[in-house]
Amino acid sequence: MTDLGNYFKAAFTVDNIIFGFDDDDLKVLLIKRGEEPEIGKWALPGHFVHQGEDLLQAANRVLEETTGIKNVYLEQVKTFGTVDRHPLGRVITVSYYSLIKIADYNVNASSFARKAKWHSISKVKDLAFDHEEILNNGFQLLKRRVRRRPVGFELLPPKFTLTELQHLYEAILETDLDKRNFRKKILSMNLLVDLNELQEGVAHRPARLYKFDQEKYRNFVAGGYIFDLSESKKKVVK
Amino acid sequence: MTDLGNYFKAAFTVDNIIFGFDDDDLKVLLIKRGEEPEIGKWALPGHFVHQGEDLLQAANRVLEETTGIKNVYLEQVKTFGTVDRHPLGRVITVSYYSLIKIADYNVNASSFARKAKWHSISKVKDLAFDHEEILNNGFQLLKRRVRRRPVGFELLPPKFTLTELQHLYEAILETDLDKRNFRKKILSMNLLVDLNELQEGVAHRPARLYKFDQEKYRNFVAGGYIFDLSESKKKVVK
DNA sequence: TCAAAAGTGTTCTTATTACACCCATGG
DNA sequence: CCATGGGTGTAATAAGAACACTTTTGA
Repeated sequence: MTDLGNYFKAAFTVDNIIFGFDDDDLKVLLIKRGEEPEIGKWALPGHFVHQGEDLLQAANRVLEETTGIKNVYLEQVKTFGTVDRHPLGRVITVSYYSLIKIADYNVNASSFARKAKWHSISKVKDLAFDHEEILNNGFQLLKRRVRRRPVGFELLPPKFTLTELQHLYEAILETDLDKRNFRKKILSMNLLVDLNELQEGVAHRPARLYKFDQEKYRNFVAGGYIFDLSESKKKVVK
Repeated sequence: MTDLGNYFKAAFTVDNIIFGFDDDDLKVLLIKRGEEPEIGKWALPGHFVHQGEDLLQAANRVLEETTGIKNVYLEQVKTFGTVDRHPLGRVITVSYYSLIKIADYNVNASSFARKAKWHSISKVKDLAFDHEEILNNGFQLLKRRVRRRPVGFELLPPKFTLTELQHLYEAILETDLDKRNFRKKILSMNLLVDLNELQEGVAHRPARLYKFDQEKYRNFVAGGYIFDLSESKKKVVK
């Protein structure tokens, strides 16, 4: 610890995995790189962390620069620091994932944002650096979180139908769910409020609209309950 | 991204949360700091990451220097990078937790190791820097992991009794478990092998010894099963 | 009147909980 | 012969899985 100067030579970045949900499809926001290295490839939005800036602050800054959005769900995923992961030197990156409502996304937030595009999670390939590994880690964490914490609602508009919610879960968990069982389970937790409003302008019977109630969730947790939308322990292989 | 020199000024450390289990008690290995800053305080064993060294390599190195042990369970927890967390400059630390068998621990592994001591997790307080927060994060992760992955066995000797295993779970989850239900559940997964050996030298009926079978676990996972020793979703408040 | 998605209950199976007594050993 | 922890089963309850038809709307 005596020769500290030797150690203060690494750079660190944050990379954001920004998830959105649209058209029954889980999406991730990627930026087309406009400069070397890896020019032309799609990459996670990220940036170096400034000297007087906390990691979470940096992640929020990158999020806002890319989407125009602040104050949304943002959680650290994992740190990647393989010696040769970046061609310009020792760069360690801390990854975060965030959940946004695609409708809130502002494509004109910055010149950075204008190079951004939503990609279906299932079709992403050939990202810059080790971003594919970083994305996979974030996606796996999202899968775990969505089962045990009510974070899925962050991806939906404030008013949503139960079918939209189910499709969100199906997209994230990459599985099919039974409509009646799903509704029974989510409604039995008593965290949704029936708004007594109906969808409009759909060419079929309109669905009821619900919202998630944060206050109810706080009481739910305080009462010792645990949010759970897990599948069974034995996944039947078909 | 043009003036990279500005960014290559931070230092990286790893800090290890080394868990052990003894006397029905979950322990963590701490080092008494022999130099400023925070001299005399207990801290997690950690060190700067060397230039050509991966993060996981660094964590393994610290583990070996502290305990004399290599090739054990080691997993990244979280990265802490608040601007003022270290008095000597911008130091970002990546925390890892490892699970070791206390019997394998070699107090004479290094001069570093000789300053180390096992502390009961419930009695730890007043650690150096932000190490208390780091420890808490690691402990929470261990609680989650131990329910869903068969990692608890890393803390027990190769041959153990079911009561030892139960006490391990009780120490980590900080709860009491029902003996019959615990046995039924763990044995029903068919991951333990009854060694047909008995404890010796105990002043009561000797218990049967079991070992965990990695090969069985691989088949279990391949068959689509999920390890689970969760509690119920409603924790009864007494 | 058709197409599309909304909405709704019951039965069966499986998992979880609660609970108490006899057994084997060493001192 | 006593103290200590080892070992065992059952019944009641709760949770999960499978499954099909009627309703409402717009085109």
